[in-house]
Amino acid sequence: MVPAPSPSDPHPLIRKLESIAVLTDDERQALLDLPMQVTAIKEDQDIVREGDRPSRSFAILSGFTCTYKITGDGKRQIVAFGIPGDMPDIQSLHLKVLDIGVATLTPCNVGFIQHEDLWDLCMRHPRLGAIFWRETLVESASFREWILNVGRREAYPRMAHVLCELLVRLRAVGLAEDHSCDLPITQVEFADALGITTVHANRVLQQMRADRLIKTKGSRLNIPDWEQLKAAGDFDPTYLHLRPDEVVT
Amino acid sequence: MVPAPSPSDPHPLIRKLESIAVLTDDERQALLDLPMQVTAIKEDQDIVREGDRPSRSFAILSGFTCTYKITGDGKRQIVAFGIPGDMPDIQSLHLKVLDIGVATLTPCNVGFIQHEDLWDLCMRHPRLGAIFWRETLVESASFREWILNVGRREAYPRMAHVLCELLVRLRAVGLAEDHSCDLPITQVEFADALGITTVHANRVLQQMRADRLIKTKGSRLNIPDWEQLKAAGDFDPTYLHLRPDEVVT
DNA sequence: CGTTTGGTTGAAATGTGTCAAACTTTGTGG
DNA sequence: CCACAAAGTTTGACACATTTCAACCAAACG
Repeated sequence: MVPAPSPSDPHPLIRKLESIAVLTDDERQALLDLPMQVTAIKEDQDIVREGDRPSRSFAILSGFTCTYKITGDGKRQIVAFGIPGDMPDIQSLHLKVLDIGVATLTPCNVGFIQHEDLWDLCMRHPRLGAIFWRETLVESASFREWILNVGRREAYPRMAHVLCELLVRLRAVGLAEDHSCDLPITQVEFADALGITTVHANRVLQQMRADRLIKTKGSRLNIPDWEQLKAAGDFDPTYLHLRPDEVVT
Repeated sequence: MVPAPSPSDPHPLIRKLESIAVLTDDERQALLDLPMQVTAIKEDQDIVREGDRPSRSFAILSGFTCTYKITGDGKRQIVAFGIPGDMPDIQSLHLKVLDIGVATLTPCNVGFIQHEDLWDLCMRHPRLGAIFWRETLVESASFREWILNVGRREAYPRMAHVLCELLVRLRAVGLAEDHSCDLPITQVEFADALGITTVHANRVLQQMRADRLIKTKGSRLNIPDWEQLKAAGDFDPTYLHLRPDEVVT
C-alpha cells in the first residue's frame, strides 16, 4: 500500500526531489526501497575528503553540511551548503576521485547508498536517473551563480545573496517559514563561503542588522523585509530551477 | 567501414569525449551519425542568452567561447571558457530556462543538435548518456575550482591558475603543444573571468611576463617554465578528471 | 564556573578599483 | 600598400574595500 503523497513527506530525499521534479508513486516507492545505511555524524566532522574514492554516495537526512575545497596554502572555500535532501557527493557515481570535501556543520543523519544500488535504480527507473542527472545540473547552476556572487558582488550584497538562497532552498524542503529559519552557520563559515575574512563577515552582518535587513537570535534568522533583502543581494531564484509552485517570491 | 580511431580524430566532439572516457567504434559512429546543423558564427556574438528556452544544444567545432552571467548592475562574470569539443549549454537538455549566456570570443563553427536527437542517442546508447552526464559533472568540478580560484586566491595566482587550466584542456583536445598555444582571449575577458578589473588584469600579466612565467606574442601564449607556473597558480589538474594518459603534468 | 567557541572592536597595511588619458596593434577600405 | 579607425593594451595618481593583527567580550557547555 503506497502512502498518499503528502506535502510534508517525511523522507527528506523524496521531499527534495519533488521540489525540482514530479515523481510517480512507483518512483517514490523505488526510492523508499533503496538500501540506505543511516548513520549519525557529529558536528564538524568530514563525511568525505578530497581525494577519496567512495563506493557510495549519501543523502543528508537531517542537519547541515558544507562542501569545500582548500588551496595549497590552506585557505578554505565553501562552494555549497548542504541541507536535508541534498546529495553533496552524488557526482562520485561517475567521477572516481573526489575533488571536494564535505563536512558537517551540525550533527547530521546521513543515508549512505551504494553506487551499485544507485546504478540499479537508474537502470530500472530511467526517469529517476534523469532526475538525478537533473539534480546535478541544478547544483551546477548554483555553482555558476556562486562564482558570479564571489567574483562580481561586494561583500554586503554577496552575504545578502547567500542568505536569500538558503532561505529559498530551506522553504523548498519545508524547513523554513515564510521569513525565518534556523541557520546554524557560524561567521567563520559564512566568511569561507563568501571568500572574505571572518572579521569582514562580522562587519557586514552587523551592517545588515543595522539596516534592518535581518534579525538574528542565536542560530535563528529572521528576515523582516524579504523584498529589500532580495534587492540588496541582487537575488533571482531562477537559477535554482525549482518547480514554479515551490518558489515563494 | 569504420575509420580507425586516431589520436588526431578530426571531429572535435569525439576528440573531447575521448579525453574523458573510452568510446567503442559503435558509439563513435553513433556520434558521427548525429544530425548536426553546422553554423558559422562571428566573433563577439551571443550564441544563447540567459532566459532562452532552447530546443537544441550545441557543440563547439572550432573557435573559443565564454559562458557568462551578468549582475543586476551589469557586471559580467565569465564562469567558463569553451574550446572545441565542449558543449557549453548541454544542461538545457534538462533545465528548460538557461541561466547563462554563451558568447563567441572568436569566429566559431558550432554544431547544433536537437534535444530530441540527443535524447534518442542517450536512449539507444545508455553508455553515451552516462558519458554526457559525466561530462556535465566534470564541468561542475571546474566550476567548483573556479569558485576556489576567485574566492581564495589573489589576482596573480588566480591568473596563473586559469592559464594552466586552459593549456591543459587545450592539450587534451590536441590544440596545444607542450608549452604553448593560441589563446585568443583579451585582457577584458581575462578580467571578467577572474573577477578583477581590466587594469588589474593588465598589471598582473605584466608582472607574470617580468617574472618570466609567460611570454606572449599576439594571441600566442608561451610558457617557458610549466612547473613554475603550476606552482604560482597552485594548480593540480585532478579536478579536470581527464583520462590519466591525457594529463601531461 | 571555568573553558571553549563564536562574536566584536580598532588601527594600520594592502590589494584592487577608479578614472582618464595615451599608446600600440590589428584590420579594413580606399 | 598606405591611412585610418577600431580594438586592445598600458600608464599614473588616487580612492576605497577588505585584510591583518591582536585584543577583548559574550554566549554556550560540560
